[in-house]
Amino acid sequence: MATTRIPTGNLLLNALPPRVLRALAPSEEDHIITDVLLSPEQTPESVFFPHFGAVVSIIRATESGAMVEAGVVGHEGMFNIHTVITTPAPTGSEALVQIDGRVSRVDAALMREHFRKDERVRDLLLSFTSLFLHQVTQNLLCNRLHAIEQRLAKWLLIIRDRIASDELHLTQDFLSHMLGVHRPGVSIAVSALEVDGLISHSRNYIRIRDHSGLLARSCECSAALHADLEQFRTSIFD
Amino acid sequence: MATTRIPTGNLLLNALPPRVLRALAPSEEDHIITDVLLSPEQTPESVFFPHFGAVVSIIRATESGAMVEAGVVGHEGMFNIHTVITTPAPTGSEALVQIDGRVSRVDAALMREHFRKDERVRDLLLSFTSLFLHQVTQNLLCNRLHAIEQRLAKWLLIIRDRIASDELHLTQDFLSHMLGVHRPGVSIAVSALEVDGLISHSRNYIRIRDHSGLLARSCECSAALHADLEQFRTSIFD
DNA sequence: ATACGTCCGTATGATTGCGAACACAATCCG
DNA sequence: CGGATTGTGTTCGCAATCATACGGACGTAT
Repeated sequence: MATTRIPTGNLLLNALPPRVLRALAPSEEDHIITDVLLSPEQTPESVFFPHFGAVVSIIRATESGAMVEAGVVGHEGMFNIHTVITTPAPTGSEALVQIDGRVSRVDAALMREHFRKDERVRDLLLSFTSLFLHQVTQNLLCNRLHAIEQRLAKWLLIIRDRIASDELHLTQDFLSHMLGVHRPGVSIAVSALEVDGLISHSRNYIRIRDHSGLLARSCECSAALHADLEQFRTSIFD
Repeated sequence: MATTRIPTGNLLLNALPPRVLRALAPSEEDHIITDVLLSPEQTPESVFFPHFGAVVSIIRATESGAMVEAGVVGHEGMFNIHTVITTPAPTGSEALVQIDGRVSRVDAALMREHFRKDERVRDLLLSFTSLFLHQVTQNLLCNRLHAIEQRLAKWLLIIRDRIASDELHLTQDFLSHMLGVHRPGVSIAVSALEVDGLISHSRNYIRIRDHSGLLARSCECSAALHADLEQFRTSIFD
């Protein structure tokens, strides 16, 4: 495991020039988040940087309320990027839901300012943008072509990559929304993984027992996403 | 129709400062493309700007050869963006396939150079990046939640938006790959749309007969994607 | 302790889409 | 003109998933 890196804070913030970090400080606050951070149709005036252990799901919803997760962001990244890389933001019709714990909030306008002026800041955030876009297209393929069980395994591993823990506290109903499938389908997939000893679970709880077994059981997307993330993590320390 | 805009060339190139356009000229060439432009695993050293009438599909493939379209790019955009917004490009594991006709090729390193130095160039390309990311997440949702028939209708309208023609020359086999479904499914969907007079078709050919009927038959994604595109088109003429 | 809300396992039938196969039609080519 | 190739329509059986529903388990508040 090459992941013995600073296991706290946010990698992007950590990598910012100290000068910039100080300049952002007045608008930066830490929050403990527990639910929705941004609803669609609303122009965000903040950007968020999850800390280690916090994971945020970027989701899209239909008019009828169905939803799917487009990607996840942990301490390697940020969200509301689009309001930083473009003008004040036409609209961010993506909504975000939280999974775990703690984020830094920075004023979007201020962040945008530094993004425009500072090449180092720009390179960092754009590098993440590229990573995220890649992740989303991978998920698009996965959502279309792979089975529930494999996608569940993938999802668990993706989250594990970002929290370094094998314990997850979430409901299967929540999972069904993330995967964009029906709840009973999740129930069946969870049971299938459990009988093979890959995970164990109870109410509001899933525990990964056999990490590499899960990887083998999941689709190729798991390894691809993991590799991309690791490469990004190391590239940040150029 | 507010689409009485310069119906030729590429909108991004057109919007670049003349000075930059001249600087790019030495590396710019026009091509008539007819097939694959970039295979995965390969670091692209060119970026491409489709002209009006040309449409390129950005696709992802699994190890086993199955593929899905992540999004399309017409004369409103470009592809291989990731090699411009980030460093020389780790790898672009996306592959691209062509649908229609004519593109301008520009050296990636040169483009990157101007992207770094010129704020106007940067704003333009980043604006498109944001549009594209939004398109991909919309498609991700659509791929997961909507039926073949609706997605086919959507796809036809998306392409129509970019070529201003109601005639498409393509095989149903190709379509099945884009939609990520099996071919007989396309055959059935095509027939279903035809009996209602929305399209007509023959070998290698589909013709849109009732554009607004198709829109009604398709999922909400059609309208959303169309609106995003129109807004982008107008925003380029700030 | 009881009651209620939430969460989970499971069952059922309906439906959609897959996988494979085949025949026919159109096109190309010698 | 006849054969090969490619694209298309269709079929059949099967697997996965949906839609719905019910009952039980758990946790918490009263």
